[in-house]
Amino acid sequence: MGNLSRFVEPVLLLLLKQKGRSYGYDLAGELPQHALTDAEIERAALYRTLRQLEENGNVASEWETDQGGPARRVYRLTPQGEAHLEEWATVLDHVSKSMAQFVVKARAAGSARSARRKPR
Amino acid sequence: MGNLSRFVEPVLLLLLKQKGRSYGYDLAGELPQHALTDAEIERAALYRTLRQLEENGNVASEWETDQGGPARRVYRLTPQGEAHLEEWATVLDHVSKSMAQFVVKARAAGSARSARRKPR
DNA sequence: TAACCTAGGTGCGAGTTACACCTAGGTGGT
DNA sequence: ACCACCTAGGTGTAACTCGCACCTAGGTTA
Repeated sequence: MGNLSRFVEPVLLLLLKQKGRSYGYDLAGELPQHALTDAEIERAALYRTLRQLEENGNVASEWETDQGGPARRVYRLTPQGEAHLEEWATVLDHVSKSMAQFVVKARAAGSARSARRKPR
Repeated sequence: MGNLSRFVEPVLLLLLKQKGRSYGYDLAGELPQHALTDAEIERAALYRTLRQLEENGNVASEWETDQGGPARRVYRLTPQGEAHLEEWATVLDHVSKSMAQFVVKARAAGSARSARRKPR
């Protein structure tokens, strides 16, 4: 099937909303549970998406060094980010319904060529 | 929001199933009614996707020159193409449900910050 | 000391997309 | 005759994105 969009951005926004604050490596572990498709999300894509979200003002970050181990860049949603998540929800609600409709149509009876055989 | 996948391929497969046979320019006119997102689908993407579907054996084409005007490359679904559409339906059914769940979660009450504080 | 886990990245070739542009048959207006 | 416009099917290419490989660095366990 190939190129299904992974919707990394909205999933990250949602995770940050739910968790309040988190960092890349931690988010990577929780992505599979919340992903919209079962395609794996690359760590590279994850980190770059977080960066881009910060550039656009949807999240803010700070370094956390007092938990031991390598430093963590801890992110949180900004108010703008919450609004952006809400926009995503609107869009995905619409797409979700379109897809459900698509599935119904795709499974509807016969093609135009072999129009309604197969009663019962 | 930017890069929402357009799902050109499954929509073309569905249109061809419904119409029996059709050609690029005609399909282009009907895409907006069946598209999964409201993002416009490029003509270039349309023609290239049809080509790729043919390369993979999901559609077959022949030239039609007896209708006046420029020649049309008329496509129809192959049996393999119908199976492929069914695969898409399965995948999109799943994605649709995941998205609906996402929307519910995204709109659920408050963020973790304002609800209860996390320990650790 | 080595192996392994956590943590956050970068480099880059391959693949994809968006926009502009091209060819060509046919019709209607002046 | 000439032009504008519609139908029809493309191609060229610069910019962008993605996937894979790879790198740095702190800390723990055997």
